[in-house]
Amino acid sequence: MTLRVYNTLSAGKEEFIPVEPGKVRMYVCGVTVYDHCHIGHARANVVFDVIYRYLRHLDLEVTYVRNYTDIDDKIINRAIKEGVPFNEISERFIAEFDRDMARLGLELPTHQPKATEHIAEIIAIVRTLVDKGAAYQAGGDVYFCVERFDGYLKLSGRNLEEMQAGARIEVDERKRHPMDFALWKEAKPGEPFWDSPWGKGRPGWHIECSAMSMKYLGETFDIHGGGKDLIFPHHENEIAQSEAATGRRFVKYWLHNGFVNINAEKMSKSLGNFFTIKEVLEKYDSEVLRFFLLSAHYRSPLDFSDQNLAEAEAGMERIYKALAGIDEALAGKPAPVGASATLAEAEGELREKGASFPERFREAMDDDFNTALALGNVFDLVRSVNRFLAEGGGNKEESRPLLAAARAGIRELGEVLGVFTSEPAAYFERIKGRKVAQLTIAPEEIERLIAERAAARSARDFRRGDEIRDLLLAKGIVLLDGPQETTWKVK
RNA sequence: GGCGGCGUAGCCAAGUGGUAAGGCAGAGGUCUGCAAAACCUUUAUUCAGCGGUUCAAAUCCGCUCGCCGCCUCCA
Repeated sequence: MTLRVYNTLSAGKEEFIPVEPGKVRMYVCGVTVYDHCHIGHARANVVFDVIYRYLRHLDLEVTYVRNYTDIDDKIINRAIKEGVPFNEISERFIAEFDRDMARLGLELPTHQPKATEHIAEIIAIVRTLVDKGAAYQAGGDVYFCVERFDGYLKLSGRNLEEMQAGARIEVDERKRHPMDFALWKEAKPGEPFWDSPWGKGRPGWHIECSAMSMKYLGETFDIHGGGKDLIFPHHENEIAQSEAATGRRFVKYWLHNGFVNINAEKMSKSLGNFFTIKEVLEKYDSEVLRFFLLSAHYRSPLDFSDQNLAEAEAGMERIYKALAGIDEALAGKPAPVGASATLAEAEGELREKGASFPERFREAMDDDFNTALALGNVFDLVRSVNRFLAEGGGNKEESRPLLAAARAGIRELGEVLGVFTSEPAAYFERIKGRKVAQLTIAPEEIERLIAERAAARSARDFRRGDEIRDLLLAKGIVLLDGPQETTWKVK
């Protein structure tokens, strides 16, 4: 099976064939650094991080570029509001972005260029477009002439007439065509600026991505990604200006991720219905958030809610418990035996599931990065593992390769998706620690009560024992009676 | 108004022609002094509705209803 990807340009899945065999060049639109990132940004970045990892997993040599838009109206507006230079705003939020992405466990892209560090390249492209007659100067601005580019709107599947009919903004009368867009914007008094052949100004929004992507990846590259909301106008305009400048195909595969919704509505700054990554990570583990974001196909909408995150956490717990069980069995820890079905049957099932798992993982990922299916397969394998362990299979020396194979399969998947990468014990500690912080009872008090209960139980005073358990349960503590000792967890 | 997408069990979700993965929640059982966890069984004759094509449709076509997105900055 070969990798197939959904290409927005053709509106269908296509076999992925890199421009240069064995190598992949991909560019993903980063963020405009004027505020904290929300879960929608988290999704886009996690999704492309997984795509990046999977392509490398396929032994492709990947060059991954993700930019920072560090000059634009919103940054300038915030700078004016705070009375600071614009770059103080952009630098602050670049640092915030980097921190968020690191916490989400993202790999670093090969290059992370900033628009302001590529002004010369931007000016060069704009000059080329003007020279070719695809752009024109109007005062201190330079506009791209959409009528001079035949393929305009080929990505979003619209046409110019319809767009004008639905236009909701006032048209600048200096534009030759209402849809013409700015490549270069004249600086207003007090705004940051760079010198250019057209006077002091700054780049328009779209041109920076053309300049940076082509600088690091060449005039034609494989993958260009971003959120669905970038299809029009951003990516459409990138295609127009890039292809008009080079005369070549700009991008082979356009990939777009779906939105994160709140109550079925798009999470966005303008609607104000967003949660920042920072806020969510205060309540949930970053691995849980990643798992949640990958639990639906990347092109589908994903509804963000407390219940959905809690379910993701419950699912993660199930998987980590199974991993812990495997590790204990492999370490030779004897497991209790107690079963209804036969061990041989469970062993056969585990052998089959474990053997087919890597292949099923590849098939899922090869089908347009179907992480939801891949994670479903993990649960399937986990059930076989649990069953096998529950039947006492972990006690058999000769059955260890089966468990090791399952462990290896999940580890392989985990490395690509960036989940299940912790030691199970470390994961449970993290989750517990986070919850303990919210308790109204001190851990020392819990331990004291557990000791009292142990004494009561050994005296067969179950009544007092149950009393203590109920008391702790009321405070959100669940007691787990093991063969040797009683441990606890937060409900 | 134009263009596009979605509607699968109580909830989340995979499945784009071959007879409904998986998770969460729920119910019953095994285990346990009682619990928890784990395991077993169980929960959609059916995929928004109505027609059509086909030996066969959740999957293709048409219509209807509902929801959402883009058309303005947006991941």
